[in-house]
Amino acid sequence: MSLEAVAKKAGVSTATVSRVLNGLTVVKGSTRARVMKAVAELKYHPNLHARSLAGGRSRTVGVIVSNLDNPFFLDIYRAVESDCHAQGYEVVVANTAYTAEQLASSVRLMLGRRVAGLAVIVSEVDEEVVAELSEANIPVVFYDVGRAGKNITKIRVNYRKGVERIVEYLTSLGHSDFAFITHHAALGPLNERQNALYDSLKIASPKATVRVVVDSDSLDGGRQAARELLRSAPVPTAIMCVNDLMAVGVLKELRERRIRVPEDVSVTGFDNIKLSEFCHPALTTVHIPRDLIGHTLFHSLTPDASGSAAAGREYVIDPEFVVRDSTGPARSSDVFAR
Amino acid sequence: MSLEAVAKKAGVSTATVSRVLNGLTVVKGSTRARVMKAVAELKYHPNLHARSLAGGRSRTVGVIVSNLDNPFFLDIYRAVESDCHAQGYEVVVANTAYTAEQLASSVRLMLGRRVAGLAVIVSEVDEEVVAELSEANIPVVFYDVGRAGKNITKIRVNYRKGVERIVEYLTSLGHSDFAFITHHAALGPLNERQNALYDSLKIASPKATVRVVVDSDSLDGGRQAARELLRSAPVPTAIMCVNDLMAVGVLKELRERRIRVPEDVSVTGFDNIKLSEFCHPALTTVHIPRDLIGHTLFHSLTPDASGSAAAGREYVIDPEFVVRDSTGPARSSDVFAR
DNA sequence: TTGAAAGCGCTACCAG
DNA sequence: CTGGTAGCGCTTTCAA
Repeated sequence: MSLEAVAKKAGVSTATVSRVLNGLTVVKGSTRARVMKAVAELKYHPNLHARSLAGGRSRTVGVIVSNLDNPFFLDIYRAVESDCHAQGYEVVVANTAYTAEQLASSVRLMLGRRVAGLAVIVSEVDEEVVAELSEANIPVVFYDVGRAGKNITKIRVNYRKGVERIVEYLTSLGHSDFAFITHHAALGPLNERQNALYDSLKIASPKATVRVVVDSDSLDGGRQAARELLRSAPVPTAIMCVNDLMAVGVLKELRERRIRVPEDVSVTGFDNIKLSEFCHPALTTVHIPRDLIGHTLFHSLTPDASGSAAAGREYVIDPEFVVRDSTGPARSSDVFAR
Repeated sequence: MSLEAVAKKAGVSTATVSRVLNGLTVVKGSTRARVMKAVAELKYHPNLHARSLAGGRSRTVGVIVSNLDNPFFLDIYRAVESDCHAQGYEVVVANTAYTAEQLASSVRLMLGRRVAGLAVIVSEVDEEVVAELSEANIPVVFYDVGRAGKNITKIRVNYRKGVERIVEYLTSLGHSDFAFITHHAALGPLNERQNALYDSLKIASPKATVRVVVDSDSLDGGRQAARELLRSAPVPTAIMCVNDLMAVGVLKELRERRIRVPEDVSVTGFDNIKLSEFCHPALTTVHIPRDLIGHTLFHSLTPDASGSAAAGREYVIDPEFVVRDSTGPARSSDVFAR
């Protein structure tokens, strides 16, 4: 099961087997055939570790995300994967569950694997990690955190714009009593949405109120948050969620309580994951183009035709407002008053 | 960035650095400290490839699944991952998208990575792959396919039992006009559920009819299948879906057509993914314990305390029927007759 | 077109 | 407790 075994069986040197395996065209046809035959008969699988050790490179791209359970991250991963496979790269993912410790250990693992490039799609980045990665000798791309640098590309979404659109829409429908359901409020990128909410509200509807509830990034988390929110009056007329996943959880709780959406309360999500179309009512949300993000990641991480990875840039991606069935005019009299 | 650099900086040999890095307790405290310091200052990351090459092993477990988009697979992956991390193993996943080619190439990749063990959770296994893996020198576990062998563990779910419970329940509610919505009908494991359906129906309600519709394993697929089903009369009184994901898609299409569930038609899923509780109406389904499966996978793949991997067994896992809100008595008169 | 041989960075064994 | 060193399996010059 080693190169040498194949070489012996084919009656050639290991160098030649290596050439055949790597598609170097210099090998004579007949030799190549003999080698291939030996490889097949031995069911030989090159040891990838030896390969990347000897070669010094790795055709593997690393992707670190905060929460694979959230389809948002999974979609990005899949987009990257699809590009990678098309170009003969492998992908390896790691999940941080929003913890800085896991992030640190994942980064070390990826660096240890000598990945060709590393995408960091998390909300919990701290300065140390950023610094460490800046000195790493590979292209790195941060999503939503860190800053562009020599080997660092930064991709960010203009959340502010998305939030503004939601706020405009909701206030135009007469809403002024809001709730914001989120997770990990302390983390920077998430905080940005919340601040954007305050800011746009200040302009669109200065006297509006907003209660914030925090829970985990999951269906259950959304539901729990809604439960918490509903524990005390007054029930807001609009519930904005930091993402679709939590919004679907919110929808569930409201339905159980026979609170109608959007008649009694409007609900919005963020991301536009597939599920947002399939839940009931379909979610008004903001589309974040995961495909585009994935492709951009891939291009920033791998050398293009001209031979150089296009790292060091900053990309800003504009989200798109999507109106569906979970939003409507604010209820006029407070039927939930106690 | 190599062991040697650290050794030099710390004024010791590479062997000692290696010892420190691997936690061998034989190293003197002061020496250890010096080494650690050098490691930190150099921001040294051991090259994992060199490590597994030299060590001959890899503390990495491979997991191959058919469709990560289906939370069912993701749940299993997460269970394995959690066990692995707890025991200091890494996990690397691969997705086959239900294609035999991708499966073959994923298997090769995993073998090339010299994984310590390989879990194959797919529906599209063919004999070649099974044979190849039987000769591999690592513990392998198949879910739902293949058969137990010297290094092969097999885990299967007693689908038949699950299907029987659904059929019993539905026929007891007066249903006799069924539809079965599935994906990849040609693949063995999926076929098993379908056959189980026919068999149990033959006993429970011999004159029952069942129309089969096939589409992709996704929310969209479920919806398309429902659309196809509804294209021609009569509308069945019960729609059984091969899994929850497709069932949620079906629910969406029915709702759009104002067909009430369960008043007009009953719908069942399979798997009991989280989403089945959060959709509306909550799905009657069959619980498949992904956690248990994940743990079993892990134990079959890794040497236990006694030092040997418990491969070669066959585990049969019993599913559990879960009644929720998507099923009810068959409608008496056919309100959908045309 | 092919072979020989020098590493890639690390582990593990044998001395000391 | 520590150092020296022989590989692990492969890629990649350099010669032939």
